[in-house]
Amino acid sequence: MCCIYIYIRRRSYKKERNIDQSMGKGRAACCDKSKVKTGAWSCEEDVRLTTFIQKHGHQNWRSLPKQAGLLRCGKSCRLRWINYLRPDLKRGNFTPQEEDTIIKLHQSFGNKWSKIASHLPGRTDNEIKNVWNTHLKKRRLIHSEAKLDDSSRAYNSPSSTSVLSHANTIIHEKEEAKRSCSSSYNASSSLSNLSQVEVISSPIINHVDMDWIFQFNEEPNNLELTRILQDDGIIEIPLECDHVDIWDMLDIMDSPLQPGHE
DNA sequence: AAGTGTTCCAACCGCCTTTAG
DNA sequence: CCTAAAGGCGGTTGGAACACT
Repeated sequence: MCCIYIYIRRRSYKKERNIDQSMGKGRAACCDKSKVKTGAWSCEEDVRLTTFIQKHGHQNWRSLPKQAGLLRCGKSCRLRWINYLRPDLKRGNFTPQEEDTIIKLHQSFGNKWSKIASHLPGRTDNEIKNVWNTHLKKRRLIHSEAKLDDSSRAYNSPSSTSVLSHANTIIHEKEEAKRSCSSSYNASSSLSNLSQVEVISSPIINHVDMDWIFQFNEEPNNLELTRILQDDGIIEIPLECDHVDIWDMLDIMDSPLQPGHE
């Protein structure tokens, strides 16, 4: 039997409960968005920021934009400096050695990008996060698949279908379904969060912070979904899309946990 | 050459942690 | 010790660049 475990992160409590942040509850915005510039930085802004920091340093990011004559939020200035303007930054593509280091560090730290970045001088957490999400994640998947193929051969498994190629098929099918309802699909729908659904190669649970766990079991001509209840509790699946999406699928295929499922 | 789809990354958002008063 | 402000971090996204038809 091939199993695909899908770990779904619950959205943050405040988002989930729609807690109002503007009425004195929660935090106020860091700055008045209507009075600051957003979007790409111009050369002139870069020069202003660099010159100011080289002269005066950056003791207080909040007051810095005003002092430097920039119409930017302090956070935005900090980010621009750290991720782009800092003189000690390395430019250019990641070397294979750097990529290997990232993969190794990710195994021990997980998505702690700043921790990983601290081991790679001249690289930023944002940069590492991007390179992970765009290249290394895929590469790791391919490696896992190759490993699984090897091990399935070694065990002389009756099923030659690898877990991951099956996972890829399902992901592909879901992408197709997503496209088919794309006319009404929007970026905030739950479907768009397919990227948040992480399919891992091993049934061993190594992501302790996952909230919900679903398991797809491959049966001949049938894809059965078993929901595993984590805390002996009832899970509410937020249905945010009226069309065929993963939540609908989960809802339709929902069944009590059946004993004996691997 | 034009239209469409995909990839990539800089920047933003919002939450959590740290720090100062 | 408490509170609010600031800093730091990780997830997400908009849009430019590139690839494909």
